[in-house]
Amino acid sequence: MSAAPVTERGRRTRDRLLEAARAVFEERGFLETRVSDIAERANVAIGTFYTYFDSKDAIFVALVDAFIAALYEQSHVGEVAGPDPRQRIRTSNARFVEAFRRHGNLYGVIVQAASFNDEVRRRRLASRSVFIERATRGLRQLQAQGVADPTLDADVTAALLCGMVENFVERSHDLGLPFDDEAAVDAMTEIWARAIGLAP
Amino acid sequence: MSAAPVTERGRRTRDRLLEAARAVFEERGFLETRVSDIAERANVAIGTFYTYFDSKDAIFVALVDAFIAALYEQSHVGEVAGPDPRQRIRTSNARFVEAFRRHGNLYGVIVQAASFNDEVRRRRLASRSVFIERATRGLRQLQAQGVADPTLDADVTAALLCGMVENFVERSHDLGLPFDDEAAVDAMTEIWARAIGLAP
Amino acid sequence: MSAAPVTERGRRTRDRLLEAARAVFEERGFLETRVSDIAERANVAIGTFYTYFDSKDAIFVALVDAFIAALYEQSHVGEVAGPDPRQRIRTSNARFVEAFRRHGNLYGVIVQAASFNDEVRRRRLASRSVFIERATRGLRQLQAQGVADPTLDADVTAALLCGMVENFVERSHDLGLPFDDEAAVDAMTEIWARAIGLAP
Amino acid sequence: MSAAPVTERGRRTRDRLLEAARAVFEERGFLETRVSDIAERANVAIGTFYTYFDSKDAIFVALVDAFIAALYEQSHVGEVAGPDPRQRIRTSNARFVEAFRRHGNLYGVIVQAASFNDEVRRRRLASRSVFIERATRGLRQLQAQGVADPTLDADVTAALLCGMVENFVERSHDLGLPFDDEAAVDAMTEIWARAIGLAP
DNA sequence: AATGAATGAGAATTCATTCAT
DNA sequence: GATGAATGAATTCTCATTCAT
Repeated sequence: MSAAPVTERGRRTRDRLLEAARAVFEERGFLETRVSDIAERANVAIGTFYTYFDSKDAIFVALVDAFIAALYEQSHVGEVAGPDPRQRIRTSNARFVEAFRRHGNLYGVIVQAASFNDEVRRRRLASRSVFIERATRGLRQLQAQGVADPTLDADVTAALLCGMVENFVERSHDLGLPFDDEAAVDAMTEIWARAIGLAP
Repeated sequence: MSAAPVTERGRRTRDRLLEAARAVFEERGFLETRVSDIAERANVAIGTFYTYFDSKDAIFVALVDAFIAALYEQSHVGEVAGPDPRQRIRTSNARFVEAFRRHGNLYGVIVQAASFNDEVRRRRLASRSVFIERATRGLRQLQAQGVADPTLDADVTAALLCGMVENFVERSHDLGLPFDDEAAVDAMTEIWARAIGLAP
Repeated sequence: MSAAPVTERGRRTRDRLLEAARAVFEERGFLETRVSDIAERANVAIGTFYTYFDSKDAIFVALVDAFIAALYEQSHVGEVAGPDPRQRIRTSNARFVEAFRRHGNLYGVIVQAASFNDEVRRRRLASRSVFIERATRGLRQLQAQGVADPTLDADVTAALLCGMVENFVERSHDLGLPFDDEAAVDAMTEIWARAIGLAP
Repeated sequence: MSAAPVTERGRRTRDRLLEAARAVFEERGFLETRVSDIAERANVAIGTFYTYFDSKDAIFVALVDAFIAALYEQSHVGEVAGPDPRQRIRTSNARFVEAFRRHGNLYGVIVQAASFNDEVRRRRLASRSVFIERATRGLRQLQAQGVADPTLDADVTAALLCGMVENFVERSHDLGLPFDDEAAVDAMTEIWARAIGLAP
């Protein structure tokens, strides 16, 4: 039903809808958001919404995909962090936390939607897997270099440590308190380093 | 409106409703559960539901309170685990994981409901605090005994390690895969022990 | 179904229910009053209510009857007011207004109930007729005595003048303002006297 | 939620709803009227009702406003009635009675609704005030012209006389008997004229 | 007489989606 | 492309009354 816009005007309308949807979802959550709210915020008629998106679920999934892509991008360390393992771990954690601080409101809505929408849940878990796989590869490299304890099960350890970080950003967003991210990143980096047996 | 039952018959009916609610919530989730489903499962008229509970939210909160109390009870280590710190940590983690395996379905519904119901969210976070405080006290003791690294910030460290465990049970429930809990508990205990500087 | 109480204890319970009903109806109006409110106020179980009254409507009608009887009684002039016609008219109006000041809250509820309950409406209108008939008889006497204008249609004139008084008490109760009853009674008595051609 | 219609089609639908609501309210009274009755009578879906009105109360208030405006319009005497005071009073009363004969069914429902809906009650009393003020102004003019008794309190007298008229139309509608409006208007005009001391 | 648990019909309202213009 | 009117299924909650104890 919904179609990719062919005209420039259409593209702009679709973008307005996406931006409006993000704003309204963040403000009201998924359930409380009405399609009419999104249309109103985008200054279009309700019918126009359905010109570009099949449903409320569909526009949300589009937002989720964009969110995940941005998160992955922004938390990549790559060549940036230098060769020091502990420094690389710290940078990775810091970037992840920072990315959540930027997008945390939408993330909360994703958690909500994932609790009753299979498509959203699948994307959420798939995205999580990607992060864990990256961490697992990193850990394996350190083991291969003889820097990390080679007896550890890299899969399980990486999953648990990533979960620790994930849990921190989720709960700190839930609690809404002004967290000291620096100290938290220091602490989780310390735990991470000790856990994989990195020499101090 | 709702009232505590005065007679034995009333108490039984109220208990039937609670049990029916738990079952239906676990099967269908919070949103998909209708009050009429609960009443039907309990073999009472809809009006009878409202004799004992003000709303769907109210009966859910009653279940949450019972759940939290049971979880706290079942995951207490106390004198059971002996004096060895690592063993105590392992037992605590194992009990927590086991308790979730028993009640995981309701826990998933609590996470869902917490995403749009403030009362549930408050309870969820308060319960979490209690666990973290217990872990913090345990860590402080080990530091005082000279067994754990005294330079660690006990609050932050305990929160992060508890978060790791919490995240594991949440996600493993979400993923619905048959996890090897023994291995996972071993791994998280190992991380925990290393993180607080427990001698191997 | 409901029965006249045979025991002393029963009579007391029935009286408590009537008194409680009056209080609750006055506070909340007919529609907002629940039978359970009445029972609670009377300190009896709901079932006990139905021992003495068939329904919510039935207890209300019982109150209406008592109200009408009291109103009629209290606004009777009889021999009290002396022989002067104007003085008799004034006393009658003053008593009627005073009686409403005492029972106005219930009267408002009767107006409400009369708007959807035929039995109440009938009683309300019948009571009104009784007052008008009394006024008509009074007017006819004055005409026979040559004191009032004999060309007037006594029925219509009495009905209109009674309506003036009735309207005053209804609206002044609705408006809830602190009315100057003395001045109002003076004014309506003046109108009444002039209308029937009483010599000044 | 409800919105003013933007298109001609919308305006027509809204008007159909208003007309249907008036008909159903008059037939069944406020309490017995269901929103679905109104929608059905207007040949629209229930949802369409809520496109234009927030609630059953809201559409009723809209009807009340229209009713009051029409009543005021139709009972205005203005230049129509000529300069003779008695004739002007008679025309005014006659128009008022006639207007009620046309709209009496809705008026009865307004009385009912005013007994439990504050917004309706406020409008009813405000409308009444407007009529009384008009009568007060008229009386003051006659006093200034030396035609009416200058010692009368114009406010109180006008209020009482208007109340007499109001009471007549209310009760004659309640009673549902075929009243002789001519005779009644004659009688109330006579009372009115005598009360304010108009020379015969 | 008194109790209070149980009943269930009934009505208002929401909002995602469709479709004629 | 854009508009906004129209749809109607679906669910909550109330409360007068009954009846077994």
